[in-house]
Amino acid sequence: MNTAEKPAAALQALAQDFRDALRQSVYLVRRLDADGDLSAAQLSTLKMLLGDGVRVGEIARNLGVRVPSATEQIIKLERAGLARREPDPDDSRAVRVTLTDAGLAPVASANERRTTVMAGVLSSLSDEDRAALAAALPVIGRINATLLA
Amino acid sequence: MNTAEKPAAALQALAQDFRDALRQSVYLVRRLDADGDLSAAQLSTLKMLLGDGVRVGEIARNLGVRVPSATEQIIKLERAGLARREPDPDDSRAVRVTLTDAGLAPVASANERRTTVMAGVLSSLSDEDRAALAAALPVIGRINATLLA
DNA sequence: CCTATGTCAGCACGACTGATATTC
DNA sequence: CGAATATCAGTCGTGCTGACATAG
Repeated sequence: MNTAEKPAAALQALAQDFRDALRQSVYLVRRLDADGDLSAAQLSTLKMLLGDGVRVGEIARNLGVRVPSATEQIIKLERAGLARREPDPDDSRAVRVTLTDAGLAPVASANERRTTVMAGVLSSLSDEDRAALAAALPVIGRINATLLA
Repeated sequence: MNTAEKPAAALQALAQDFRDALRQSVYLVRRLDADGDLSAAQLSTLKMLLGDGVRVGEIARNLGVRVPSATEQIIKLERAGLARREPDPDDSRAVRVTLTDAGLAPVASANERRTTVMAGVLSSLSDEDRAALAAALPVIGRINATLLA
């Protein structure tokens, strides 16, 4: 039962199960994001701006989308008054995107509300289940990082 | 550190982390599904038809979407010759959707190819990581079931 | 001159709501 | 007649590619 002996079968089975779980989770995430005033893509983008200012290309990379898609979201956020675009002082080709004061509260409340809903779901699990989930999250994070490289 | 003492804080933290992992995974799934000839929604639908015949409403429920959205996918699959719609003999309001012979091979190959890609990603993990992931998948399945109820 | 960064234009996909048969 | 099932029509959100302007 060491690594070299069962590459194909067990690995494929795990991959299949993981794919299935993720597929279902996509719809779960959709539900979770459906009720808010901020869309999933917008909230993700805004959360990225909490620091000092982020370039469009970096936003795109972090979101896993192309630059034009990021630009589109940013423009929407700007029109909504939640984000601001400024020229980068060091590189005039670049644009630095920052969160406006008006954007702070919405991002916090939208984030909190969704997390609370999710916490409600998790509260119905057993301690064991929650422990298993917590143990797997870093692994999933590593998988995601691999694919985004 | 027992359950009763830390309902809010730890639970919210776990929920937040889980949300983040899922958000990233959405983009991961997008990449995984981007290269194939069958879209993610279409493959999911087709895999559901492997049995005897499924009603449109049931497909919609399993996919976590509304009935019109399911109808749309089914019509596309029908036009592609991969699925077939027949009246339900027991209930003339209903439509039973089945996989055609021509649909068998594409669904198998598309599924296999994506699973193989995922297996490739998982192969770079440690045995421990894979074990943690495997242990969490049933939990995630339970969470998904909860939300779809 | 070539590359990097960002935006614009046009397109595709997939979900949704609301309205409409048809059948139970 | 009211409820259930499915479809149709129209809209919206979000991603993509290709073309472009501007700066390094």
